[in-house]
Amino acid sequence: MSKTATTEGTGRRAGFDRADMVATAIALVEKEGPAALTMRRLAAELDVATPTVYWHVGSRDELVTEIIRHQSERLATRPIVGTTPADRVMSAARHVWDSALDNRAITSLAHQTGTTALLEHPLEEALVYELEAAGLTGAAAADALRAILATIGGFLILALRDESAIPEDRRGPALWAASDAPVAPATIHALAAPPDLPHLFESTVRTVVDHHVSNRADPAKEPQCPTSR
Amino acid sequence: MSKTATTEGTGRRAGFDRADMVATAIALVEKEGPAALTMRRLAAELDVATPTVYWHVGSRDELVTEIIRHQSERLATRPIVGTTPADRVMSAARHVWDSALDNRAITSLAHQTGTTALLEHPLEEALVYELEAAGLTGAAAADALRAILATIGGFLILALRDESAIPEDRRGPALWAASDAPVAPATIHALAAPPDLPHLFESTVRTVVDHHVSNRADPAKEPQCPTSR
DNA sequence: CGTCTGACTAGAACACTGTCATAGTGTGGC
DNA sequence: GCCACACTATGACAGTGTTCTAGTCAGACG
Repeated sequence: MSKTATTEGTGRRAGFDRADMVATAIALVEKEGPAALTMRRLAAELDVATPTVYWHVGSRDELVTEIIRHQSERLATRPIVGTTPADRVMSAARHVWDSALDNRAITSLAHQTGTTALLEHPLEEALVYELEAAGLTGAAAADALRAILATIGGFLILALRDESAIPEDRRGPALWAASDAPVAPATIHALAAPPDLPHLFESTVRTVVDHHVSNRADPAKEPQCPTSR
Repeated sequence: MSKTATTEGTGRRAGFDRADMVATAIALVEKEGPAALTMRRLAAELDVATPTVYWHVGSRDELVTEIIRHQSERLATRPIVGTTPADRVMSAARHVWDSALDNRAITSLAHQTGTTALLEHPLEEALVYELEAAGLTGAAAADALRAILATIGGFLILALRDESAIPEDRRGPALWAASDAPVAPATIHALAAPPDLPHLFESTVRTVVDHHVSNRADPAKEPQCPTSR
């Protein structure tokens, strides 16, 4: 650690700056999980006393916000593929899912602190861009975006949950194995096994996407699945 | 407060049991939110010292589990309405949503401690029962249940989030208002307004339900929304 | 009646957490 | 040489979950 002081301009003392705090915090979270992000722990990682971190960064909340903001810029660009509008929307949706799984720790941190919207905003911009390219604007685009994001979020809380932190008898499969509900044995058996989340994500989000954007490439289209109202 | 001890007047032996701890804890959480559930706070509520709570209840984790288990039994029975299988599945899904909104505090507590599956299990049983009545068994029923639950969960994290705890500039609407993405003004405007979650929940979950269970009440009805694959 | 056992309770403490007030240090500019 | 400012350390406060120790009580047994 201990980057040598730059002493450029007003860089007086053997100097860390705000960016160093954020970078070290990100590394710490990625290496040991969100729970390891403690002000004292971060200070120790930088070989510095606790108030130094506060001097640079203000508070834990500000630090987390900065981490998320910084990470948000990192995951900006992933190429969107597909020829039909629905395929391209689906591709953008998959980016949200993939980048959350690629950065589990930081995504969990954002979730705990209620900054998910901040973290995923660039990916959401790409998503809403594709939605507009698919012909949706205004409230229709907003509704589609939110429905898709909510669905992704639902799968993410399942995928990001640390199952090992939950006692075995409190987990879903065990509950179904012990359940005496009037349910077919084959169903119980299927419920007692861990789910295939990626596959389920794909088909469910696809369904929601298709519900909002008609998936034909040329404009000679009629509504094939009327919305309920 | 302070249920009079079995032997009154002495003041040494308070005469509480495990059930009293759980009941008081539930009342506390419902009145002041999950964050108020502190071992010391609960002890104070019972007019007792902290270790007494531990003697009865083991640990905070055990206490929470007991709370969830107790609450789980409470919300067991809500009548399922509807004539078509899809309507009945939808009704069961709405019960999960409604009961979570009716008990925001405890649902949040369950979410934070990873015991959501435990809390909602009876409602999930009703849901899977209706799925089987709609003709799904085994892996098909399990997939449908999980897809529906994930979707509900996604909307719940939006509906249960305490927006007031998040600084205004970190919230979704503000981000869109300040965004310079290549997006139509009408869309930006729609995104800057708070969403109508109940309506969005209804239409999205309905879509997922329809994707899994064919919604024909009698066989003389053609599929009106073919699934994409 | 006395004594003993087991159910229960209180006080104080440990190791943490985020946060801050105080009291310094070193370094560049004058 | 000296000053002001940027930065850092020490130590503390209030809060958390948890546990050790030392009891006090109610009732069973002799």
